[in-house]
Amino acid sequence: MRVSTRFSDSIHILAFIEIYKNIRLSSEVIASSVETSPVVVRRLMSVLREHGLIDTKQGSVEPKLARKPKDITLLDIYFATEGNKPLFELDKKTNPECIVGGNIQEVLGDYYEQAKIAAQRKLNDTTLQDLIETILVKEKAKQSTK
Amino acid sequence: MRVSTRFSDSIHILAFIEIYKNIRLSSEVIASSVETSPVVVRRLMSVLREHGLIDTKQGSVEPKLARKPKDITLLDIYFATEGNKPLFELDKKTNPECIVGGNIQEVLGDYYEQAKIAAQRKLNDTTLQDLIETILVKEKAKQSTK
DNA sequence: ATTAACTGTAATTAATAAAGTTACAGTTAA
DNA sequence: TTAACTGTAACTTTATTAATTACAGTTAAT
Repeated sequence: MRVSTRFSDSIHILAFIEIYKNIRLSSEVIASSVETSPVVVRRLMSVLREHGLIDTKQGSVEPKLARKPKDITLLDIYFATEGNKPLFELDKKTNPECIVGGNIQEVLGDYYEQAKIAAQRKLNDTTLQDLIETILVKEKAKQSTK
Repeated sequence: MRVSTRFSDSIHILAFIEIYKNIRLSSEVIASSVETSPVVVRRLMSVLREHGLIDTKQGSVEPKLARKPKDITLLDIYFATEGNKPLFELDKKTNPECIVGGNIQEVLGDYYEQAKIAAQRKLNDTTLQDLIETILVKEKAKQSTK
């Protein structure tokens, strides 16, 4: 399996919709920034819409953020694209008759959950607004060295 | 891709070596607990040995932990099996000519790094000893309800 | 000294979930 | 009316993992 870039691409799409809100934002235009196909963009946008992060209108080019960028955290986006998927994978197939094999999934799962929550708390500290502002700062830095 | 269970299986192997240190610990015996093949166990043990977590001897059944269980954290094991692999995947192929595509990898990468470190700090709080003790408690709880 | 059992590792194959692509229905705008 | 769009399903390709096969080297038992 290829590593999933769904989460990162979804953040990209949301940032793009905000930064470029004054241009015509067809899925094809967005796809060229993400360097993927319009269908993939539409698929991701469908997920983002279902989770209340954007509004779209069928047949018409007018995607909009459904919330202000400062009200969308990276964690919101993560839940939209990854749901409750584990951050660290347990081996679901271990020998239940063995002390280790029979107990490790549950024990390790608890520790993994704690680590996952720690990471999620950090994602919850960062808003799409923070990200956009940093992108714009980096871009300006690039322009000033040219 | 099948999800990787390397990290979890490596923890399993280490716990098994400690809990069952008084039996003959061939890779076949360990493999039956993990429910995988001996070759896979040997491959993981090779990695654990390279990272100073176990000692092994070619041709002879005598794997040993190289450190006390209280001196091995889940983070040590994580570094052995996953190295510096990202916890959240960036899309490495975005349009460099676009403000978003050209800057998002670096900006997002920084935020991802912070979330990863938060998770790693939690892994560093837990030792193999903690895990083993919890496994033994859970096992005892099971026995007492029979 | 021989053989069986083991560790160690490389190469090949199989499995899986992701993205990419094709197809087309439904909607909107020109 | 038609072109361009969104939306979604189905199929194909791809990258990454474990499983399997193969075999070299080492050790222990006979």
